[in-house]
Amino acid sequence: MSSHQGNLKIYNSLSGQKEKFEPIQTGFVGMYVCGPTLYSEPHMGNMRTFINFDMIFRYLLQLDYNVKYVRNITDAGHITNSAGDEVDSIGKAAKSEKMQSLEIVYKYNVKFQELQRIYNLLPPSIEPTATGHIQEQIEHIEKIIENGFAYVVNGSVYFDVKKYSEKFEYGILSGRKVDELAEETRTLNAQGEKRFFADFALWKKANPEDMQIWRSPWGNGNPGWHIECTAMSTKYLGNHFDIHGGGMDLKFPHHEDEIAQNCGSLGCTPAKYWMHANMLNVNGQKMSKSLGNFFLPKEIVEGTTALFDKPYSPNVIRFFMMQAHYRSNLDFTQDALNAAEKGFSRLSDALQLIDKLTVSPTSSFDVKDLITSFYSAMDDDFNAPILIANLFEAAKRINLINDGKDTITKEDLSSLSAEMKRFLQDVLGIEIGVTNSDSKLAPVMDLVIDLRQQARDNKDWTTSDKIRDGLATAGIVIKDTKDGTSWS
RNA sequence: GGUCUCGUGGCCGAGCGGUUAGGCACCGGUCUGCAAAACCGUCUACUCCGGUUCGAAUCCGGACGAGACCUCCA
Repeated sequence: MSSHQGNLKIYNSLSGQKEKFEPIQTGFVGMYVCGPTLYSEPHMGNMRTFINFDMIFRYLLQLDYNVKYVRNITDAGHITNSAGDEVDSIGKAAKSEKMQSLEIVYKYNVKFQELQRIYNLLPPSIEPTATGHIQEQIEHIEKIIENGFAYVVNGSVYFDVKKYSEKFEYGILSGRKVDELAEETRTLNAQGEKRFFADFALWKKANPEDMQIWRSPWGNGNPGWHIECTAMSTKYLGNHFDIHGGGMDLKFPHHEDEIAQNCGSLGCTPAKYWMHANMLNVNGQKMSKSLGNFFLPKEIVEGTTALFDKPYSPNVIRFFMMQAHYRSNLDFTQDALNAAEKGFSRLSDALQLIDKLTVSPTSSFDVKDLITSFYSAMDDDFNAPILIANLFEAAKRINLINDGKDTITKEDLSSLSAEMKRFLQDVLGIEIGVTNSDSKLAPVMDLVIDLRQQARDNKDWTTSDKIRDGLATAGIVIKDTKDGTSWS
């Protein structure tokens, strides 16, 4: 379906506008997304970002682009905030769990990979690690120093924001102005070794108690927080690539500093389009441990979080997330989740009905138009909520055809079926499928349903109701339809 | 304090100058031995106050409210 290429519009955080998507190299898309820091198990908010970019990746693939999707893994513990303070989250976790840094990273990486399977994320083309690219990071830092945008102090290297601002514009992504930054900051940052408070660390001299230490031209130390992304994105995608994504909270300072590093080292901004996925709220507030509304992606699937009184399948969670635009906030509440669960089953019921429909010589509605609406929804900055609304429109048509109130031709039916499945499964990443696949239970249920049907034929309502109620107590729901009885 | 988002019907959530978004719930109907389920239909909202316009949820100004970032964060 490469004919659909060329209509895509993407909201570019850099310009604050929707722009026509024109890849740097025709037919090829390079995309870099900031991945997790593996000092703990990724939480639901992390997952939303990754699920959103998975959807974006999937749609680009459906558009027949040759996509190289790079998502890093931050496994170097020693990072610093923009004030230059050390914030060694992996090291901290290692100490508290009495493990080595690499053990911590490995432990949580296994969990992260498992979550990707559970939530049906397509594996990225490459998942590079920060520790695997120390040499590249050092080389970038050397170049930045060479270009005069960084300075060395006592074994540490800092990015010189003031010097940089003379030639480039610091703050183009986040809309911040260098000379205003000082007053903006709530509390005055300690400057320490830095010449200017907005300077940030590219390399930090090691502490003796650090768990991970690397050699560098400036002595033993650790890379700063932002340089890993510059090293890995440019190594695999080139100096200037198509899309750079991440969570909204990374816009400043992380992405801003990445731009500065890229310009400072290579003379150009890293990405043509910057995309930012929005945060996840739980019961109206940002999810956080201190607010008590924190839960893990696995807990909601297993029903082990106290926040919700029942488990939800990963498909329902994905569907729920896809009903909100990736740039909007999304609030997780019990009611909203229940609503999504019902809506999802309505849609998947229709999908399962579609191949059983009878065809007619003519179609009573414009099927092509309906299919086009799927593409135009996604072309408009990946508007999955609109896509889902259009899929529901299609579901209604399927039901009407089933009721004999609408008609469809054989050709129209097969393309509608293929496109609906393409968008729901391949683009949104939601699996529709048989639920009652318990092989041992199935023949027993067939028997029970058969016995009940006999009772019903004999108008023995006492027996048939006893069976129905008994099954309900066991958690099995009987559904009487005109085509017979089913259960789930 | 600074920068920036956002306030949509009972709930979630699109739209962003003129059309019913959609889902869930409610209500009505079809189906059913009765139910449940399923399906169809109905329900027409945009925080407030000004302004621009033939026309505003949609643009501009203000008020109030919520959130994000400025410190680790997806």
